[in-house]
Amino acid sequence: MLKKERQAYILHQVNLHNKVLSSSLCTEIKVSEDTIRRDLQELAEEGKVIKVHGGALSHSFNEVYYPTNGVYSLNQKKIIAQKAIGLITNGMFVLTSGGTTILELARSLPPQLRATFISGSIPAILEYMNHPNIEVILIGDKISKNSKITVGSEAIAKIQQMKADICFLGTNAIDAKHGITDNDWEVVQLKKAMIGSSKKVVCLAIAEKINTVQPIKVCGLDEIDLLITELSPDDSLLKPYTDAGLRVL
Amino acid sequence: MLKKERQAYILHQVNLHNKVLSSSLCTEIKVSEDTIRRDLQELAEEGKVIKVHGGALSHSFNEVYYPTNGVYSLNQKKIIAQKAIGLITNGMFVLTSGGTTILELARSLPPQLRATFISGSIPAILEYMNHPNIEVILIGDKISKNSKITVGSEAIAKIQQMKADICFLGTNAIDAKHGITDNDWEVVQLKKAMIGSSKKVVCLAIAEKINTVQPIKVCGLDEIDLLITELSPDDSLLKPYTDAGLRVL
DNA sequence: GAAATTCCCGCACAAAAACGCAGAAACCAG
DNA sequence: CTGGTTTCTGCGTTTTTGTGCGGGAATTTC
Repeated sequence: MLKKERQAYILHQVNLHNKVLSSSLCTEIKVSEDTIRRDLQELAEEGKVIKVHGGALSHSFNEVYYPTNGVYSLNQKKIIAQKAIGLITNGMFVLTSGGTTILELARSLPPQLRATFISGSIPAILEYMNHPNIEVILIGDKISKNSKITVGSEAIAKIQQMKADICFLGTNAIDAKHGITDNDWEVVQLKKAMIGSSKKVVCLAIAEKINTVQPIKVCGLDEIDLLITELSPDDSLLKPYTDAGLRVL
Repeated sequence: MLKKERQAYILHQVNLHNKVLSSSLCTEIKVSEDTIRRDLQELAEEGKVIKVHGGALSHSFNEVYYPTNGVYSLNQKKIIAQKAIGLITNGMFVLTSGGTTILELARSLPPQLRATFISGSIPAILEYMNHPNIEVILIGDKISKNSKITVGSEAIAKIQQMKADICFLGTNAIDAKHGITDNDWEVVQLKKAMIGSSKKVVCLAIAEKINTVQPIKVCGLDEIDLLITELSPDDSLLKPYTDAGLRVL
């Protein structure tokens, strides 16, 4: 096998699988590992692959995992925030959980909106406070330093006393079979209370969290009214959810 | 699995769920915990994640800040804060109001102090949250945007349920004849409740505020146990207050 | 405070890479 | 065809890198 031919084959494999191992290549092509290594080195110098210890990776690999903008998935979250804002009208009582998607929602609220926002999330509250026209109700209790949100029975009791028009939940994992799941027990308790105290429950989830599962269950899909992602509502990824009777934006 | 590949996976998980546990990662990827820890360390050095005990956090969520600039009379307040800290011992329940002097107190708390701090002031809460060993209880209710503190009957009721060991009040105006006075009706209600719920009441006031009066009365000097200023306790300015039976630090 | 985790450090070992070298093949004039 | 040159490949040795393990320190948690 010619050198050029071999390199073309390697490149093909890299582009196909996003990664190659020098060890497996040398058995496939039946050449020594040194040769493979030299080939990979040349391809790396030409910028066609990324050489790493043990093999090589394709460039698309990096693009998938390392987004170009600094904050991960920010654009997706902005899209979600805009869709969510469309659901809020003047005079509403809005209950929100914590999380970065909610934070993005808080930052994107139009200045002329007049509504009352209720939350126990400190970062979210800070954003709401900067808004000129919204009333902010803070849910008090012990603060979980980890999630920067108030947790505990007092907070839950307080939420249960309320009846909000709409509730926005930042979602860590959603799955057609297991519903909404999360990984922090206290936060889950809080989210459950929020669901129970709202006329309408809206889940905000970026596409990557769809069809993922976490250890603790928050609720089934039947308790949710609306799912918002950055995808188009007729995206095939969302089909299981529309089939389950969920409205999707 | 290649090292780069593994790190990309970890990064993906961090950005997806805002946090990862090294313990769960090492079972997922089936490598030793040391390897995970080394990966997290590298990613942390590159600024891609924030390494914490037990795992790592996403960078996007940790950007809660409060500007340190523009705080009035900072040095005096540092002196006051140091004096006040001398009154706090391990295990105490401490009730605090808002204001920049309280904020300085919050920032100056020694790291090994273990106590429970209760407040409705958002800036103060943010500082308490950064402290490693203190429990933070947040008083919830409607937020007053200009004083950045929760106000209202719920907050007052919650304070009245408590019995704190000590209460620190940021003081806007103190006068031998009129006692403590302030200019925000709702904040005054809150301070009154705090005074009623504490075994010991401490006023923190910079010298400029001594012998000044504001429209609304909080309490008389007889309800206060201690006055802390940046001045020496035997300063002539403070004589009227020692004469009135107040301990001065 | 005590028990349980987690972290940190050094070490050992294996896998992979780098390096130098030599033989084989290809290429190229004369 | 032939001797010289270049290119390519494989082999052994030395370095480097990556990983796991053990023990003691540090941190968390109850």
